[in-house]
Amino acid sequence: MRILVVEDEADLAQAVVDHLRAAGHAVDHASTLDEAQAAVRAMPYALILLDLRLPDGEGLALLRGLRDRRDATPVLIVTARDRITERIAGLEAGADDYLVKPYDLNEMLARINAILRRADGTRAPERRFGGLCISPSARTVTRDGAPVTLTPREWAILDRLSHRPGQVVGKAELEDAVYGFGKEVESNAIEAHVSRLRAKLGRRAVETVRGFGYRMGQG
Amino acid sequence: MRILVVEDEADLAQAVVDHLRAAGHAVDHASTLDEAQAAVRAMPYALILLDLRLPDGEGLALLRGLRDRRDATPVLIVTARDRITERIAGLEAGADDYLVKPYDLNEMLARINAILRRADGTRAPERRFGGLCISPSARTVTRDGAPVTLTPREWAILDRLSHRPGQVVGKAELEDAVYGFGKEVESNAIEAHVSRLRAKLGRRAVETVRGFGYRMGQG
DNA sequence: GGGACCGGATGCGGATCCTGGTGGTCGAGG
DNA sequence: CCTCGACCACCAGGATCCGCATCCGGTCCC
Repeated sequence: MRILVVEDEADLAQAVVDHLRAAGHAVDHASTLDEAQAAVRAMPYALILLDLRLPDGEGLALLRGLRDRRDATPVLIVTARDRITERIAGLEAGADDYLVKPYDLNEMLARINAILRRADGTRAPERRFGGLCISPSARTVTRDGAPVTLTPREWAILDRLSHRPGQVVGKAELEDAVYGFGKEVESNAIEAHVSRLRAKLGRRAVETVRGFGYRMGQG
Repeated sequence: MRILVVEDEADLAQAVVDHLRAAGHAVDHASTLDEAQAAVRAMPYALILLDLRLPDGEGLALLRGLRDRRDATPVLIVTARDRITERIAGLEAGADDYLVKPYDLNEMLARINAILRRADGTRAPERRFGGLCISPSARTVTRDGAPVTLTPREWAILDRLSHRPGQVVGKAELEDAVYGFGKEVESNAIEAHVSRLRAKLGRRAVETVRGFGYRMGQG
């Protein structure tokens, strides 16, 4: 598993990298935000360990950039002990977990392994629904062979719906998928996106379950 | 959703309980390991918030007991910041997530909601009654293999009835299940919905117990 | 500055729900 | 066995709620 460690303190970074390598991972190291941005563009990582305080900017920018591109690479953020709001912001921006400095290397490894296991289980090669073909890894959708371009939000919703074929997905759960945890949105944003999705994928691609949510595929 | 909060610090426990109740959950509180053990034996919980340091023992014992009994109730453990090995042990013992003291109540709520939604989809034993098959996770019902579509109220009633096969469920209890608690409806709304249910599921799906309520399955 | 995207607002159409009424069923007591 | 009262099933109409499509202003990135 290839892991990117974004950390500016040299000593800590070295220790982390060594520890991860000892555990059998392929590890790259970036000590600035710029380096990290370049690295994630150059190569897909199985996981990113991200310190939020960097000499040339906020680590959150990297995370947001990923998620805006619907890149679901697992991210484990690292914050200082007293930065609670930063931590929450990180989780809301799509981080998978966080570590509080200073952290124990074994705990770090345990958390990383847990996240990798989780991600591995959910990694499905390709999902088909009638004429639709959804490939999560490539983040592409084709309809009867023709490619369909989706916006980030649209993709997030489709991804969540297609993840459990035949099962009804509540609107609250979809909001979690599109926005961060805990965000309360009082609007019909989800409905609007579903409407747009249907316009692109065909009216019958997504089934409405009145009073509950939505569903893909015959249950 | 019924939640058990296991926490011995009175002030913190009160704050947590209040916050969860404000979010619409039914909350029980245990301040010792003994109380907690008794509670989980007495009643099924949707989630347990478990402080690992308790006056009369380790919270981990409770978690291990659950998992030994193949009880998959989601558990969110709470540890002190410096108790790293304890945290790891908790995750390995089958905890679903952890919080580090002191934690932000909104973060707690966000994580709890995420876990509950995740568990709701996966922990889904389907229930069978003759030709009927009810699967709560997919929110679907099939009758002799054919899918049946239910409205929200109908589903709420069927869900409640099928929870306790063979037992009579009072009409007042059904009203609580369909509407919020305390809402009094002076009508035969429940009877009307049961009537519709019977039309969809077969006349004998729901049995009337005159003067008390309704029952599913063999009494 | 332009375009894409997002999310809030609005009005419509339809599914769903409550309610009242009517007729049927049950059970106890005479 | 019959009567009576209580309870229940089912139907139909109007009121309500929900989801859909669409428009529009704001924002971010190019």
